[in-house]
Amino acid sequence: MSYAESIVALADPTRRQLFELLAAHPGPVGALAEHLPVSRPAVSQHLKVLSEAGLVTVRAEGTRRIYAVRREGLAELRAWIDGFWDDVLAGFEAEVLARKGNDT
Amino acid sequence: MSYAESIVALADPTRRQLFELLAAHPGPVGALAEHLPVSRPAVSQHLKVLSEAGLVTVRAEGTRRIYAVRREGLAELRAWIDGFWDDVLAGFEAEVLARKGNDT
DNA sequence: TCTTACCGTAAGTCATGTCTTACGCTGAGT
DNA sequence: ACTCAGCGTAAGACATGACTTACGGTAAGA
Repeated sequence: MSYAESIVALADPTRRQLFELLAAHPGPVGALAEHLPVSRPAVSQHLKVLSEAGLVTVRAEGTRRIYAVRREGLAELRAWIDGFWDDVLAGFEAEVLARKGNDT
Repeated sequence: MSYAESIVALADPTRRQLFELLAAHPGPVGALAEHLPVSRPAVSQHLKVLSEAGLVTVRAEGTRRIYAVRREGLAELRAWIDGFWDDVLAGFEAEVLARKGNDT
């Protein structure tokens, strides 16, 4: 739901791999687990984290749960980084101006 | 040095706070520690992680070590996320086309 | 209804990461 | 030379997180 949860979620390698799989195409838990080096329950747990971070969505299809990436979640993370980027540039500019003023 | 280290580095709240401080203006370790809820050695350790991730740079000034953000590091992280974003859009497009073809 | 596929959760283990205190090194000033 | 400020690192405590196996619950098919 927030950029903080998103970045924590994507910090884990397995979860990143899982997210990449979902970026390619949505799918049920079992199919996803086949392409990952961990057990199916582990995948479920990772999906829970990704879901709570707002990075994926679920859709029930019979007894299957089809997971897919939630683009708004990734957009939020992008926006946060871009804001950070702006801060860095502003800080850099301030440093330059200060140096010019003091004439170090 | 890689996006993976960067995202892991910024996943920690204290380290994010530290990085935000540096985004505002560079400074020595002690000064940074005063604005953080942890001890000075802890700040040193966090700075090491940020440094190894390529997110900050160091400059010696007497016995002081002036840390500053490394813009290329943040740019790398941005690039990774943007690439991810493109993948997601491509995946979405593929899904749409597949749905159109199969006419689900 | 009975079975089976599919999945989430609980419980417990084990590794990893974050913090603290203690210590040692280096450069500046007296 | 001596002292002190400023850091980095080592060592150890502690919490957190990622994984496994075991279990229970739900929907589809025979």
